[in-house]
Amino acid sequence: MDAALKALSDPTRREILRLVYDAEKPAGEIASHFEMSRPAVSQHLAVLKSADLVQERREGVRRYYQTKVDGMAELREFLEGFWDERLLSLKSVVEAAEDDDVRESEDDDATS
Amino acid sequence: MDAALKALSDPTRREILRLVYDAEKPAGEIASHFEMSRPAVSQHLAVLKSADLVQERREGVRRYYQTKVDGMAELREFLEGFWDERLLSLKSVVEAAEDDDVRESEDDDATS
DNA sequence: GATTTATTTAAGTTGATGCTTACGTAAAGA
DNA sequence: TCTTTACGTAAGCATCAACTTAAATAAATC
Repeated sequence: MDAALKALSDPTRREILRLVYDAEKPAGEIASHFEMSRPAVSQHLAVLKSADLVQERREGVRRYYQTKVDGMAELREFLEGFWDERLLSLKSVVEAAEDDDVRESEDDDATS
Repeated sequence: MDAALKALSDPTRREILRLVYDAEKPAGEIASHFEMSRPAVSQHLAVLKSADLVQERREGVRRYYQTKVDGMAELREFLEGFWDERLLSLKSVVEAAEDDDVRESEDDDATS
């Protein structure tokens, strides 16, 4: 999860994700969209892959990459949870008790 | 925006954001939640501030920090846009039952 | 004005990132 | 089998990031 967020924080990688969002593309075609060297793009792809944000399919000499829906969804979920955590922390006393990290929240009004 | 995503990609900073989500806290109190040195936390706060994710209020010798709603909203909107940018607007695999509505359009056709 | 308190800034270290060029590998074809 | 094509991996380098300890600042207190 941490890896996914870190992967996403690089503009080149976000651009790659956009490029292969709806259709897989071979590494060469992806690389051709950038100024940087092909190995550089290859390394970005490796980062995205290990963050589970893209999947790779090998066909002959080519490797096709595509944004991985599962990984993206998971990241998205995490963030959705993160935005709402403030509200949740008021609700779930059970989980708060489980957490030894004692945080004091004064009365808050829910600003969305 | 880039700065905000990068700021968010660090777990310590995410924890800080959680800590000051609904109530402002002085730097010292924030720092006391972590094992690392005060200056380290102070530096994290600086990163969050320059990413516009927290705001600082000085009162006497203390500096109170709080999650900045505007900055967070902006980041959130950016990401919401990012998920939907292409046609990938899948909900989650985790909560797949909730949303079954997957739209597919193949206007783009490189390989399928 | 000197001291204490809360906090940042400075300086330095270590490890991670993002690039480059050079080399390695594996499929496909001559 | 030799070469070409598509791509990754290795090595090296410069810069950045996350820490540390020591010094600086600035309000409050004496």
